[in-house]
Amino acid sequence: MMEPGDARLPVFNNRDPVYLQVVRHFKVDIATGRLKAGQTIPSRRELAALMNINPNTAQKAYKEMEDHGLIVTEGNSPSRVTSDERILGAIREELIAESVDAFIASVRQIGVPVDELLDIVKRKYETAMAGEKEGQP
Amino acid sequence: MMEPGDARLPVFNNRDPVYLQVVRHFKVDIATGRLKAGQTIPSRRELAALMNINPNTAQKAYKEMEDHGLIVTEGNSPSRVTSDERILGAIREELIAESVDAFIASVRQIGVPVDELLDIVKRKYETAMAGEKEGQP
Amino acid sequence: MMEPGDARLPVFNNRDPVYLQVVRHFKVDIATGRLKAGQTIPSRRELAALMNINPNTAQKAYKEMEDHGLIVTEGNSPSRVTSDERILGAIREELIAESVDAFIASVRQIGVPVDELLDIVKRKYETAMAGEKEGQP
Amino acid sequence: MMEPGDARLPVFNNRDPVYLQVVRHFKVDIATGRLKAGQTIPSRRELAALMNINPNTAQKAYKEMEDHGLIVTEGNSPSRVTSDERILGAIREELIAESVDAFIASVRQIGVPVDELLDIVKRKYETAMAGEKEGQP
DNA sequence: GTGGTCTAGACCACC
DNA sequence: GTGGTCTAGACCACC
Repeated sequence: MMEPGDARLPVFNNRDPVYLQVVRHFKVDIATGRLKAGQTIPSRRELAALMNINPNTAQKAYKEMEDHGLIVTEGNSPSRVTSDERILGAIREELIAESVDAFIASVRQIGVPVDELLDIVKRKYETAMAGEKEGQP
Repeated sequence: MMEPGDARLPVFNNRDPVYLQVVRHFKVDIATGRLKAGQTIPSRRELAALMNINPNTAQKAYKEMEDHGLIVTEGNSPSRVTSDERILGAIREELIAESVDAFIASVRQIGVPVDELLDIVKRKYETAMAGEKEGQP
Repeated sequence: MMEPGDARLPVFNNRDPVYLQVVRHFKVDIATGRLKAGQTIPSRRELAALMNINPNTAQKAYKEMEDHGLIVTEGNSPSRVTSDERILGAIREELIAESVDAFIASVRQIGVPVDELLDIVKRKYETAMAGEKEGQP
Repeated sequence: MMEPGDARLPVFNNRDPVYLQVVRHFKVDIATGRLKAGQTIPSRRELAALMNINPNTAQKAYKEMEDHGLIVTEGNSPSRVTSDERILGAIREELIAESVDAFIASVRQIGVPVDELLDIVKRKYETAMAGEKEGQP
């Protein structure tokens, strides 16, 4: 059963631990502005239900985000996205850097000339983002 | 113990099956011209020793490559890279496409503008390839 | 202990690898209509138990069938016979051609006249197929 | 190194023991008239050299043929093809029957209608025998 | 030495 | 339960 809101949820892959994929999910939401400074986020239990993961995994993800200053939790009130703009501002670049680094690690051995590589990325990326706006993201 | 010459050996990652990483290793060697049409490749046992994997895993990788026409094996003589230029020519583009597709899948959700993305890739890629020429890539 | 229903199980011969004999077994079942497009087939473990072979050998046979598009496997659901009618339609002719080619390879050196050969095949085949309908084929 | 006379030698397959393949080789020569009643055949050593097999294997093959009355050896004179016409006459049919039986065993499970099967055999056989007369047998 | 098959058994992720 | 990978180790034929 897919809930309406599930559409945006990350499709879990096999490599990274689930709790880190959850963290990444929040980072993406912050980087794209879907989640803003100070905004409340679901409780551990709610998130576990929403994402169909174990509450312990949700807890672990929130712990990770708290340790890195991404979210703050005061007493019994719901956790909130930090208001520290330095942290928030860094997330987007951090996400991009991660992806780019992994990408480069995988192509560097092939020795593709920069221009050719950029051409291919450009073409494929524009195709992908064009499709984004329509039906299947 | 890693010998000096081992630098080119694949550093196994955790995601893909080892036998497919071995296949990719050969594809990269072909794409870069280190392995040429008709050239012999190590025996299953040799490769297993070289890469420190089980002979069966080496066999599985070779079987995969044979099924895909990448290598040919006649009787008991050592396997060779195919001489089919159509197949060989496609490998490089296939490798690049794979990496680019994975990259785009990971960044598309962030919604980075094309130009910004290309700038970042360009800068990081050139840095990486510059470092390539010196000691440890 | 052979159960009654086991009659259809392949009697392994010594020449072909077991995993290919398993593949042939499935091809025959498809060619004769006992297995139809989209139908599920036993799990690797079940087949291994049924045919008294190692699960790895069953896996190897299924991999072979998957690589050749005979069966499809999605996630963890049981594998199914492909629904690609082009592939299915070719199996019967492929099986027949294989047998006929091997036959001809073995008789060609004897130099039997065509008519004589056809007579013998006809007589023996009809006898065999007649016996088929009764108890032990 | 291929000797001139090797061209007609059987290409060994993997299934049957070599000595039985040697026996079959002689049977084919008798069935086709290349070897006639009473004709002398090579010594064990000669045959071993000719066929590039172990002398013991040649000896085993001759023993087999002697046991079945195909050849006769008296004292130190070279072995000869038997002159027993009953035996000689049966060889051809025996060879054909073997091949046909194996063929039928492999196609019977597919349930091909007789006429279709005969058509295919006829067509392929005639093609094969036509090719026989030219270059590659 | 070469390629290749097979078994036994451990493991993994996903359900 | 499902599919899938990997290792260790025995074997086989051909050379």
